[in-house]
This record gives sequence, C-alpha cells and structure tokens, in this order.
Amino acid sequence: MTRWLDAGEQEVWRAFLESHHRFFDQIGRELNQDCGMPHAYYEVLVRLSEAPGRRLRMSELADRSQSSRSRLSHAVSRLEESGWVRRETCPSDARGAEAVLTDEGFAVLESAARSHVESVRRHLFDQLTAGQVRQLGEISRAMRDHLRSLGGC
Amino acid sequence: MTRWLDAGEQEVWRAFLESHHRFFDQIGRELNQDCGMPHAYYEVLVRLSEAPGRRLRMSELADRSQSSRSRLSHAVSRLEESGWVRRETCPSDARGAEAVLTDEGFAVLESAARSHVESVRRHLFDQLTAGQVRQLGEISRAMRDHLRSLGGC
DNA sequence: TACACGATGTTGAGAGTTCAACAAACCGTT
DNA sequence: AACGGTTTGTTGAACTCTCAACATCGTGTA
Repeated sequence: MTRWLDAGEQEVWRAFLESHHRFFDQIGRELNQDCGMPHAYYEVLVRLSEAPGRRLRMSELADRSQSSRSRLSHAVSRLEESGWVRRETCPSDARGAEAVLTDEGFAVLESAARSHVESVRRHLFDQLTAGQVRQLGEISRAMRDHLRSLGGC
Repeated sequence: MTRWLDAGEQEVWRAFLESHHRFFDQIGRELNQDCGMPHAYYEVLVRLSEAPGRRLRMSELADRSQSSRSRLSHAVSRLEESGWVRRETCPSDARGAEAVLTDEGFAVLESAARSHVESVRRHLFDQLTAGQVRQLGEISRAMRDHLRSLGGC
C-alpha cells in the first residue's frame, strides 16, 4: 500500500528538491569558477587540513568526506596531479596509503575557503532568520542520524 | 573581509551538508536499483507526465526539471533508447523539438513513483515532526525564491 | 604454519554531467 | 528582402561518479 504524499507534503517536497538543486548547483559553480575544483574535492582538502599532520588514511578520509573509497581514490589521483595532495605508504599497515596535504594544497584551500564561505553565507544563512537556522540544524541532524543508521558510506 | 561562520553556524552547515549527501545518495540509489534510472531522469518523466498531452518543448522541460539544455538533450537521447520518450518536431517553430512521454514510459513512471515516494517518506517525512515539516517548507521556499532570483537554469 | 575470511585501496569500463562551440531558425530593424 | 542579434537545441570532449572486479595484506582459527 503506497503512502502517497498529500498536497502539503507535495509542496514541501518540491520546494525542498528545487532549493537543494539550485543551492548546490550555485555553490558548486562558484567554487569551480573561483578555484577550479568540484565541491567533493574541496571537502577532501578540508578534512585533510583538519587532521593532525594534515594527513589521513584513505579509508578514514573517505568516511570523513562522505565519499566512497573508489571515488576518493580517483579524487586523490587528480589532486596529486594538481600538486595539492600526495600519497605516502602507511608504515603500520602495508596495505594502507595515507593522503597528505601539501603546502601548495593548503594555500589553495585557504583562498578557496574565503570565497566558499562567502557563497554559503549569501545563499543560505543570509536568507534565513536565526530561528530558521536553528530549525534547519535540528532537521538536518534528525535526517543525518537516521541516514547514518543505515550504514552507508 | 570574510564573514566566517561561528561555531553554531559551522555545526548547522556540516549537518546540512552531511544530511543532504546521505539523503540524495540514498534516494538515488534506491531509485536506480528499483527502476534503473537516475533521479534526474525520473524528474524528466514526472514533468512530462504532468504536461497536457504528456509533451513539452525541450527548453520548457529543461526549466521544469531543473536541468540545463545540454543535460536534457543527453538525457532525452538516453530515454529515447529506452523507449520511454520520443522526440517530435515542433509544428510552430522549426527550431523546436518536443519530447513526448510514451505509453511505456508512463507505465515505467507509475511503478517507479511507488517505490520513490516510499523512499522519500521513509528518509524524510517519517524522520520529522509535523512542525519540522512546516519549517522545512518555509526554509526551502526562502532559499528557492532567493536562488530563482539569480536567474540560473 | 596454513587457511579462510575480512579489510584496504586501486583500476577500468560504463554512465552522467559540464562546458564551449556550433548549426539552424526566429525576430526586429532597416 | 536583407541584415545582425537572439533563441533553440545538439554535439563532442573532458571530467566526475558508480559499480564490479581485483590484488594485496591483516586477522583469527585450527
């Protein structure tokens, strides 16, 4: 028995869908124009920059950047060609590989972060009241916790 | 002068980002497993099914399905190969092309819609209170209206 | 030690998206 | 009618992502 959406739910769903499409399109386009990098790659650099020694095991980095192992492997290959990340073999585990953020990568990230934060503020936080921001936080956490429990990524 | 995010905003932003990633990954994966179709293509079929005569000009269809003209052109080519959509030349405008939903396409859409709605309900509406759904609607509309004013897509 | 099982990371092929370039047809003006 | 500028839709190349297959190495067990 399909539980269809009523008219109100339909409207929420469509607004949700359109706003997300437009938002991430816009964010991604601006990031790409300013720094020639898709958002997924930016995420990788961010997570690396936050790790001690600016280095992480590939699988740990994949988890933190919401990426599959395969996707990360391709991404790091591309980031290596740009000179922003390099691979090193893991001393404690011969299977392992570590991704290390280079100085050049850190510099690129610093400049990318400025314009990116500006985008996020313009298109998200500036459009909402303080109460809506709080609500959005709770809504996002509820969805996130549910989806984490499905054990993806 | 970069307006950085404070700690609270950071947390909202990260939860928003992660929930978005996980949600659309999940929705897309389920849709793909059930009906061998990415979400963008599903959107195309939906918009066509809602149009009078189940047909639309390509550019109109692109607007309604949040797609670029190029993307839609590729998408319709693929949907044509599946036999779910066909192209017809536009009588009033010799440049134009119309996309028409075939009977087979309509049947596929009907069955896809069942499982897709179920996904959306499970991963979105079932996770939120009625108040949160209302809030999400207002938040989404605010973002959508702002982003529409930028004139993309 | 030897074996099965699980985890890590990479690879290649196929599919989807983006971007710029392009042909064709419409529109307004002269 | 002819011209320039605009709109429509397509194309091909480059890029990213997904998925399955794979080689490699760790871990527990007999």
